[in-house]
Order: sequence, then C-alpha cells, then structure tokens
Amino acid sequence: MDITDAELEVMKVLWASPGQSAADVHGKLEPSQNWSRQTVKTLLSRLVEKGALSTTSAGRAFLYTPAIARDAYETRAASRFVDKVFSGRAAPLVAHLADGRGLSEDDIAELEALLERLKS
Amino acid sequence: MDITDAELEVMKVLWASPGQSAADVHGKLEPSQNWSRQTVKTLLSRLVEKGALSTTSAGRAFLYTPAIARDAYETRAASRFVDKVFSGRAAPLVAHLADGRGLSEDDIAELEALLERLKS
DNA sequence: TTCATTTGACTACACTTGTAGTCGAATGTA
DNA sequence: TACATTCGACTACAAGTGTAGTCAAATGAA
Repeated sequence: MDITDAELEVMKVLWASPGQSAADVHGKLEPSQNWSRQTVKTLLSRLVEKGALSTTSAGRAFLYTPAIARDAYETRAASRFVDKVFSGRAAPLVAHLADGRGLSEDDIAELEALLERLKS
Repeated sequence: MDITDAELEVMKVLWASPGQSAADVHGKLEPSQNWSRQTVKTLLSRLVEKGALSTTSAGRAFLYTPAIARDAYETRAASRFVDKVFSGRAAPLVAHLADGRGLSEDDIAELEALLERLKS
C-alpha cells in the first residue's frame, strides 16, 4: 500500500499528465532517472497492483492514470513523516528546514498567509 | 548510511539518554515496540555498522552512544523528505499538515515566532 | 507477407529491512 | 565449583525494493 521512492517518480509523471502509455512515461523519466523501459514497466505494474494507478486499454497498450490524488498522497506522506521524525509537531520541522537550507522568499510569504488563515 | 524506521526508534532512546546497554535500550522499547532482545541487538549492531552509534566497553557489555546528533539527523531527514515529495518547498508541506490534521495552538505560535525571526 | 519493434506478463536477482534464532564465551549465583 | 543467564557475533529468512531480462503476441514497416 506504500508508494516507494522509485514509484513516486512514476506517479509524479502521471499526476502531471494522466493517461500516458508506458512509453510516454519512460520518455518523461529518461532525462532524470536513467531507467530501462523494463524498469519503468515494472514500476507501473507494481503501482497498478497496489491500486495507485488504473489503466485503460488503447489498442496494443495501456494508458495509465493515477487512482489516488497527489494531494491525498502528499497529506498522508507529510503526516506520516512528521509523526515518525518529529512526534507530530510541525514547527520543529519547519525550523529544521529553515536552519538547514533556508526558506525561499516565496515559502516565507506563503507560510505567513497560511498562518493568517489558520488563526481565523 | 540511512537510518530505517525501526532503527530510528532505537536512536530516539539513545538520543534521550546516551550510553545505555543493549538491555537498557530493550527495556525502554519494550512498552511501545514489542521486540525481542535479539531484535534490539540486531538493530544496535546495524546502527554501529552504519556509523550511527559508537560503543564503549563496560565489562561484559557495550554501552551505545549516538555518533550523529539528533539535530543533524532531523535536518537531513526533513530536507530529503521535502525534496522528495514537495520539490523542496516548505509551505505546501505545512499547508498539507494543517489541512490533514490541523496544527496545534503551540505549533501555530511557534511558527509565527519562527517567521518573525526569519524576516529579520 | 516477412521481419523488426513494442507491449504487457512473468521471471530474476541482489540488497535492504523487520524480526529473531543459535552459539561459544563471560559472568553471576548457589 | 556447577549451572543459569546474558553478551555480542553470526546466521536465517520472508517481504519489499531497485533494476532489468525473457517471451509470446500484437503491430507496424517494407
């Protein structure tokens, strides 16, 4: 039920543009990851098996589409991570990110807006 | 070089109180995780192997001590996670946490203080 | 029509991870 | 001293993961 690191890269491609064939996905991943076509196909199969992707037949091939929304995945992943490492506390996480690598102007602005919203 | 989930529980015990024996660590973990003594020892050995713990002999047994600071681990873990899932952006992470499970009053207050500090 | 290419299904295989057993040596206990 | 306990070292083993090969069938090109 868990999406692994390699699988996540595949999901990102399909979240960005659902309904692609294995060849399409391989093409998109080629530059960053240097996986063989077979590897991408294995990842796609495993994701279908896990229920993270659904398929529709398009002639000879399948078109793959995410069966779980990126948003839902992210919420779940963030929650699990913060529980595991920070005992559920969000503030220390952000503090570490700020210390370790700095936050962008955009991040700071967005966080401020977010906090304003949360306080009301 | 990576600390796994089970290993992290061991590290937490030793970060909380460095220089404990395998028996001590097992005792501390007993209530939450229900691991056998052997399991805890395996985890300890793997962590020593990975360089995450160092040992000093105390008679028959070893005393284990973290060789990496919790802070450093957290910074690194947070950074990797936010890169992997959120392309390095902190704000969406916090937004997801807020949406998915809400932030505590404390978290909100801490984040506000943090942002104040960051803006100067 | 013949042949190369591509597809999904199935298989492979080493490494990691969770979880623990075995074993000889050291130590504590009676 | 004899025996039980405990220690670390080594071994085990299934499930998960990264990475890819093989193969029969379908398809497209010549």
